[in-house]
Amino acid sequence: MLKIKSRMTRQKLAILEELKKSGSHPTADEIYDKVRQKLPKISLGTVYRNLEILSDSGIVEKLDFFGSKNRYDSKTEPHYHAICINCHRVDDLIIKPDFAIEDVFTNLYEYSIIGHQLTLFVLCPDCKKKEKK
Amino acid sequence: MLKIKSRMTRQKLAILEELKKSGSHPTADEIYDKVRQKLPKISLGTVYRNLEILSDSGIVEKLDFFGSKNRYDSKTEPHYHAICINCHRVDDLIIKPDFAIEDVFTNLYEYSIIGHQLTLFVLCPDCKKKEKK
DNA sequence: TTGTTAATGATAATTATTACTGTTATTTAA
DNA sequence: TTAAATAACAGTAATAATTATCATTAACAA
Repeated sequence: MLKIKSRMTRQKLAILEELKKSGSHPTADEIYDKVRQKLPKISLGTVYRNLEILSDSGIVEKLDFFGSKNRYDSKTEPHYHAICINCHRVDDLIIKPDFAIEDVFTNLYEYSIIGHQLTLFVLCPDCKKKEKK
Repeated sequence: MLKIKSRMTRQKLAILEELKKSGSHPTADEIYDKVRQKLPKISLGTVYRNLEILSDSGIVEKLDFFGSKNRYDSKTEPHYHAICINCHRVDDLIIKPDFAIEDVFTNLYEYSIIGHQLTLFVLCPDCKKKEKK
């Protein structure tokens, strides 16, 4: 079972399962829609609250940096993303992150470096097709 | 003068001047506060509208991807950013962007690649100091 | 100058998220 | 296993950032 200090509720479990199952990077309201099929009385606030708890405890990753809606990722190993500038779909990129880049900046700046993120802006295959009209 | 098809108003000019002068990456409301010293009757909606127009025409860059508030950048040459995870201050990074990375993905994926972005998550020197207490 | 109309200021509406509150359900420990 | 303690819940209100609306004003081409 999960080892987080918070209580394990049916809601939290359903949210996590849904996120794992999705394989992609859904928004809170997308997760809400899915989880509601199993728990029709769940509220959107509960979804937000639990996603926050799960991301605080490192079980999921909150993608704060993709446009206006936050997205959530059940894949916790570090990886890069591609975002479609048209439909805002987010995909994982399958190359290994290069942490050497952080060392370069360590020597150049007086920052404490926490991490880095590489994002590719793309037109996804679907939107590429639609564009051709 | 600027060659954009929209009319050049006092408001638009003041917003652009303020953004250029700032040298950093202010939010719409920060720009609003500054511009109001020159044009006290300007409305926040006008600031948002003009920043949108200016970024659509490529004169400024809208940084959509740094937390909940958008930021604006008068430096249009491509460059990377560092964001402080504590105070959300955004700095420019002085290394040259590596566009070869886009070619790597061109060969791996069926995306149309529009661009890429590298972001460093840091504690800025100021927040580093404050943390030590 | 003047007529056309894009842009403005003021304000309302919208969107995403967070906070509040009385009720419910998970957990600890008897 | 049950009961007391309280974390988490559902429902809803509040907030924050941004966008839309609309009657009035000001750019600017003729």
